[in-house]
Amino acid sequence: MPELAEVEHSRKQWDPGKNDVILDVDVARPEIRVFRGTDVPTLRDRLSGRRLLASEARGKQMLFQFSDGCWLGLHLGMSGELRREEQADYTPRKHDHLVLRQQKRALVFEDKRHFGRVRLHEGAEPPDWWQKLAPSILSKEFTLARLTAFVQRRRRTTIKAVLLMQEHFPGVGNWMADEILWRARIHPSTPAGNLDLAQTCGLWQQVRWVSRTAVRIISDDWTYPKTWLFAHRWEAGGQCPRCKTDLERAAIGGRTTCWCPECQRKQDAPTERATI
DNA sequence: CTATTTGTTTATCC
DNA sequence: AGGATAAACAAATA
Repeated sequence: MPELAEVEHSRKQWDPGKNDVILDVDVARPEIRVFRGTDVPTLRDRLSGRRLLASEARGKQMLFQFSDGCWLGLHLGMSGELRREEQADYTPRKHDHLVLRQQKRALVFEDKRHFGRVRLHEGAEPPDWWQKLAPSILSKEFTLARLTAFVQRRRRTTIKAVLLMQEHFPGVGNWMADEILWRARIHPSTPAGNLDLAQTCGLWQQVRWVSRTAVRIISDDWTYPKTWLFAHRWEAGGQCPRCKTDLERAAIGGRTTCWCPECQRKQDAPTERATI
């Protein structure tokens, strides 16, 4: 279930391993997709003997820093998660693809569907791909002006698909996009260029609100409140938590999308742009 | 057996 | 050239 808040939650699971040495690295199936582009023998060799120093999540990406200029990049894909097992002799399960063993625990990367990614970087600085990631939605750089410009550039694309673009909305995934649009009362199939100023401003506020609140909620609760669309989007006969209208579902932007037909009315295109 | 899945990359078309 | 869209990837679940 890894979107912004779930990724941050996964990252924290390895925190108790900070400052401890990696004694051994288990990879049961080096050939699987999660290791694409990474040489597994090298990965095992470099991580072994290193201490875990720090970690950070940016959107759906995570970066773990180890001693002596060694970095581990992780992406959870559709079904990945990080866990901590408190026995040093933990026996890995079927989809535990990477297990970092420390004296008192094992740090585990699990991914049932193999869409995640593991990568190694060596150097004094973080890897290039990390430095190029878009600014966080919760940072000062995530301004209404930048959002407006991005939305205008993607004006022919449905707003649902635009919200899934990691180059501007890092961490937003399928359920977050639906939650944001439901709160901003925008129909998911609206072409991005059709949003008026008030809607764009509302979108900007809700993107930030959902991101901030999801991270806070998941750090202690793990469940989202019944007042969220999230709690109803997969229920059979699910209803809008605001107005109790039956929710609708359809593929929009290539993904199953859930919305309230009452709160999120389909709107006509703006009457006209400038004459030719 | 078929359809579905909380993500990204690649190919293809426009 | 750049943007939009569909397919591909893999495995579990219903």
